[in-house]
This record gives sequence, C-alpha cells and structure tokens, in this order.
Amino acid sequence: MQRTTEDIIRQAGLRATTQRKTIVQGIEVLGCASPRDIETWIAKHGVSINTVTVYRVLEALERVKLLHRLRDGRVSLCSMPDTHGHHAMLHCTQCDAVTEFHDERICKSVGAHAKSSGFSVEAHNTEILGVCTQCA
Amino acid sequence: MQRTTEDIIRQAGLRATTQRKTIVQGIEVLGCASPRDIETWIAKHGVSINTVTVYRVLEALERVKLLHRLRDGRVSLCSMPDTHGHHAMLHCTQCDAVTEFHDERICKSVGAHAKSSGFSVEAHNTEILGVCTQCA
DNA sequence: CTCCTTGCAAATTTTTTGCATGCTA
DNA sequence: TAGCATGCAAAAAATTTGCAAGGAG
Repeated sequence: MQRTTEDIIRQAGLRATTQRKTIVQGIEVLGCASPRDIETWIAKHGVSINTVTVYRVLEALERVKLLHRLRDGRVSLCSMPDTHGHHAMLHCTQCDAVTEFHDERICKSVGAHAKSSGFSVEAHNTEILGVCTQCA
Repeated sequence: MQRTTEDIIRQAGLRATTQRKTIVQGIEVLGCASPRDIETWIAKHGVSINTVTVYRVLEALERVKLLHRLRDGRVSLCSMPDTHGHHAMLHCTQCDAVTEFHDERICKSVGAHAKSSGFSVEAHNTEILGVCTQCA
C-alpha cells in the first residue's frame, strides 16, 4: 500500500514526500475530508503535519488532478486520474465514502446540451449524495 | 423584476425582506458569486448589507433550495427550484454566467449506477465548466 | 403585536505569506 | 548538489455567535 501511494504520487509528477504519502493515505481512509479533518486524522495517528503543509499538499495534488474538490469544500481522491472526461462521484453522507465512476452516456448528454447552446466544455463532473449499502 | 424576485422568495416560504431581495438580484446579475462578491456588488450599488446578514441570507436561501453551492465555494441561483432530482449547470469561467438545465438521461445513468451498487440517491448535480457563446 | 431578521461587536476558524531549513531526485 | 518541500511565525480573510433593535406579516 505504501508502495502504491508512492507510485501514484510519482506518476503524477510530484516528489513522494512522507507528508504527501501520509495525506493521500488519510484522504483514502476518510473518504472525503476538509484540510482540518486531514490534519486531525494524521495527528491521531502518531505523526503530525503542519497546517500549512496540508494546504500546500492539497494544492499540489489538485494541480495534478489527483483529487476532487467537493461542493462542501472537502476533497476526495480521484480514483481515475488518467481517465479524461466525466467523473461522477457517489458520496455517502453517512460514512463519507466516495466511489467514483466514469460514464460515457453522461458525457454524451452533457456534450449535446453544450453543443446546442454553443458552450465549450472544459471539464465536468457529477456529485451524487446519498447513502451507501454499508450505511443503509 | 422586483415583483418577481419577491415572489420567488415568498413562494419558497421566506419573508421577502429588502436584504433578501437585493441579494437575490445581486446573484442574478453576477451569475455566481462568493459571499464577499455579493457584499461588494451591493455596496457598489448604493445600499449596504452587513456581512453577517449576507451569510445568513445565503444560508436561508440554500435551506429552501433557492441556490446552488458550487465547488469553488461560490453560489448561483437555482433556476428550477421545483424540479427535483438532477440539476446540471453550465458555468462560464469567463463571465461567471450559470445556465441550468435538467436532463433525464443523466438522471437515468446516475440511477443505473446507483442501483447496481446499492446506493440510495438523495440528490445529484453536475457542474460543467467552460466558455459560453458570449465569451468565446 | 409577534416572531423572524438584521446589525453590531467580537470571537473563532480558515487560509495565505515570507523566510530559513530540510529532504528528494 | 540543486531545487522543491516543509515548518514556524504571523498576518489576513472568512465564518460564526450572542444580543438588542428593527421590520414583515
């Protein structure tokens, strides 16, 4: 797992520092979290990462599209950073787990609407709130 | 227009105060805006509304589903508050105009995915970033 | 007239910046 | 090593809270 996290970060073109690996793992466990949530989670698990560092790491991860920013200000890991186009996220409001999927049909629908109104699409994503099987 | 803004607020079950009407009109003009943007816009247009009031009004409008919260923390008016289910927003990154539409196909796709993974959907919306005709 | 809203003051919390030091590639 | 990353201190900005006064229905 350690290995994998490191690879993910490297492949995105970033240096795999301890802090970055830890933060990615934290988000992975939390599902989705605010900068504060992440800092707190890390603090509870032995080490400790500076608040400023958390912000800067999130900024870096976002820049290389390794994470999604949700509407409530929290972030979640992008599980398919290489897949371009639409990303849809099923976000469980109970446990905060975020499951992502790619849907070609949604892309097409969005594209059709954009085209008919002359809108040029740069990015699009869908956030779905609800309750997952575990929590139901 | 004044009349309409008032009706929109009333129909949502809120008291139509001067501040609420002004804020709704501000967001309408701005397309999408942060609490600060709204306060600034209003200040530039004669009157002045307290920062705290802006926050509380946004909170109230959100509660009755009269506005959307975007991923960058800004808000936009919901142009179809009565339509339940999916809301898709075309957000122009140049002029900040937000055009909303409802798409049954997207709903179906989302529903299909949710069903297959046992996820119970409460709400979902799509945010599309790009450039509108006016700005292209 | 009653209850919801607003404004004001002030506390909190969140986010940003500059700079010296530390650590990856 | 060279250059990016982190920590620390502190500033700036955003958001929240309590309470008295104001306004809508």
